[in-house]
Amino acid sequence: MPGIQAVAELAGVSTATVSRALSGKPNVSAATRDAVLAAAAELGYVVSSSASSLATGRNRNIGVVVPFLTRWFYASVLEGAESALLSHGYDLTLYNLAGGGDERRAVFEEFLLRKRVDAVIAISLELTPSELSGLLGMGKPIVGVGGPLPGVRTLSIDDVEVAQLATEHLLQLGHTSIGHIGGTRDFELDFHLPTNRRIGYESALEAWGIPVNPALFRAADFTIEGGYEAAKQLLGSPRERPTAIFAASDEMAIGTILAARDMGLHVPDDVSVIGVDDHELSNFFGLTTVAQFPELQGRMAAEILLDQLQPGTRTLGSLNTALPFELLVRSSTARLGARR
Amino acid sequence: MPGIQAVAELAGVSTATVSRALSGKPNVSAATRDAVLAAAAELGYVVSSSASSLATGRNRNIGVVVPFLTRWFYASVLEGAESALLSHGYDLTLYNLAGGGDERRAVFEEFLLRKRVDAVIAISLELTPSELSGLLGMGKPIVGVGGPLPGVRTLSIDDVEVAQLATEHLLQLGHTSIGHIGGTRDFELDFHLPTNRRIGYESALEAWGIPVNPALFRAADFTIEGGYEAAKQLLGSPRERPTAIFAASDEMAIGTILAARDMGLHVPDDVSVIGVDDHELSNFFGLTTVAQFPELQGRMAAEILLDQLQPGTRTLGSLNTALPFELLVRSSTARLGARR
DNA sequence: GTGAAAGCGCTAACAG
DNA sequence: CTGTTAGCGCTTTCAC
Repeated sequence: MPGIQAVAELAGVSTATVSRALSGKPNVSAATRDAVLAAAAELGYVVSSSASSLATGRNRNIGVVVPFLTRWFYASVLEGAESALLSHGYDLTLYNLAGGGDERRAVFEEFLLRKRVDAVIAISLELTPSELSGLLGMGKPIVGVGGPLPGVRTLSIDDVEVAQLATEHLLQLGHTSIGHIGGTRDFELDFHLPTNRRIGYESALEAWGIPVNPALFRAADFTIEGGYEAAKQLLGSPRERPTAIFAASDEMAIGTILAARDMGLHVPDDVSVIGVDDHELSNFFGLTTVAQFPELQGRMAAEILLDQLQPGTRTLGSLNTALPFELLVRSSTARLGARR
Repeated sequence: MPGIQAVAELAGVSTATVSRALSGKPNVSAATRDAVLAAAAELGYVVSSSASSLATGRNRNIGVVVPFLTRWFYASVLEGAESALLSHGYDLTLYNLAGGGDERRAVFEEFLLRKRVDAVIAISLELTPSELSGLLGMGKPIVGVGGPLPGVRTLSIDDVEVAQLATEHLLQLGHTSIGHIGGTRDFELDFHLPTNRRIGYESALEAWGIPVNPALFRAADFTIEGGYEAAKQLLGSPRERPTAIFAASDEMAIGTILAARDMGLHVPDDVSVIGVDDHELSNFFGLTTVAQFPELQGRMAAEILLDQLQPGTRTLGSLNTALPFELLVRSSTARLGARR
């Protein structure tokens, strides 16, 4: 474990020069720089990040807080953030809240405050006022992905718009009896996402002059299984079976497709299905969806933070950045009544 | 951002005493300890991890390297590790190798050597000799999950045994024409896992006096989609359609179930299917499987490391620890020819 | 049981 | 362009 001193001696310069050469500072002659680089390589020298952090006050490390790890969406955002950070020489320390209340408290009251991270990315988190003020109190940059955190820079898609788009796709195909599978009111991990998607769905219907029928809504938990159960209820109704279903997530939409099949219904001939996300399985199931790009979202969050950590930059931009989304038509939706 | 000094002044003691009191050292009187704790709480004091690391040489931070994030198995191991580390006051810094060669090199040649982590957990990684020697050269504890890293403490299930168990379950049900969907030879992320499972499958057949038929094997990539494609080939064969299929992962097994359905075959009446993992979707699909417990595996890896970081402990134990697994019979397997 | 003081390994003025 | 010199904030002997 050679230190900066060893490198300095080998290269025949002072430690200050080594430090400058290694961190790419401008005022070092090419010759000395090469000598230092060579010496460092020869000794296999690597800076001690704690010493460096202590001296500079910067950690080159960003904390990322996620509500789940085993859900495709969060894993993807994380993946995007990790790779962006890595390529800028930053580490990512991970905090997962899936464990429940106790872990959550620990993360917010101890871990994040330890001065180990330079900034934090909060993915799809609804924070309590005290959690939020704790974070803000650190005076460190924060960005949220997936929903407006009061007073925090956030990246999110316009859920109302997304839902409108999905619903309009169905309307345009001639459907008028459109079911919706959304989140439960208390599924609060993701902000008002469920509510917003429901609002979008309803407003699209209304815009087309179609009354909203509460019997056509079912709540589920955003999983395949949950979607399956909800879809069975919707599709099993003897009176008001919808000819199309808009599920608030692809996983629920896939559950819907599976439910339809199990009931002997053909997708899309008997029922059209559309989701949101573009989950990794969606292509396989031929699911029409409104794609969002979680990996990109993670990457963007990281880059915004990195930018904000550059001394010069103070351009906060708008507090809320809209994320891209896109209708992806596959084979789970079709014109009403069009038998193949 | 109060420092230890501020706390010391408020409590009317020296910084040394504050340090002792806060880190639970024995030689502090109850009275002073309380005073210090109160002062720290009042100021909202939190240690600077970099200063603390620099002084002690310990980081309370463990690096975890994974090949993927978006696969249920890896995410689950990670989740287990994270929660175990968190509960011991450790941070986890995440390195994902999904990005490809360049990221990989960076992780092994720069990031992990930065003296930022006290130990590393390598999940299902096949390391090159130079990567391995780099890691070992740090002199830090390492544990691998999922396959024997030469010279490294490893946790893994006995893949041969697992495959034998699965195959025997099918044999016992009267099947003699048993297909196998395994990994490709060059799918080397997971060691010899595919090979070992194939060996177990073949040896079980042989033990029952059934010749191994190479036409009954198909390679796939461990995804639902890959399993689907492979299963279609197997089940579409006009001459040798197997009556049962053992897939080397649950995701491939689920693909198999879906393929069977699409071909109008009933599971398990027409074909029995068994997988390995107990994936989160397996219960939903009624998949019989040999369960392994990734979360537990992550937790165990973390605890072994934590243990090894305790000054006293030098009990390395055996180099390779066997992980538990368990046959979980659901509704995708049935006696041959037993129509319901 | 508690304090004084010497670093941990690096970086950032400040001189030169 | 390069060296000298203070610290960064904490932990840990070593005295008392």
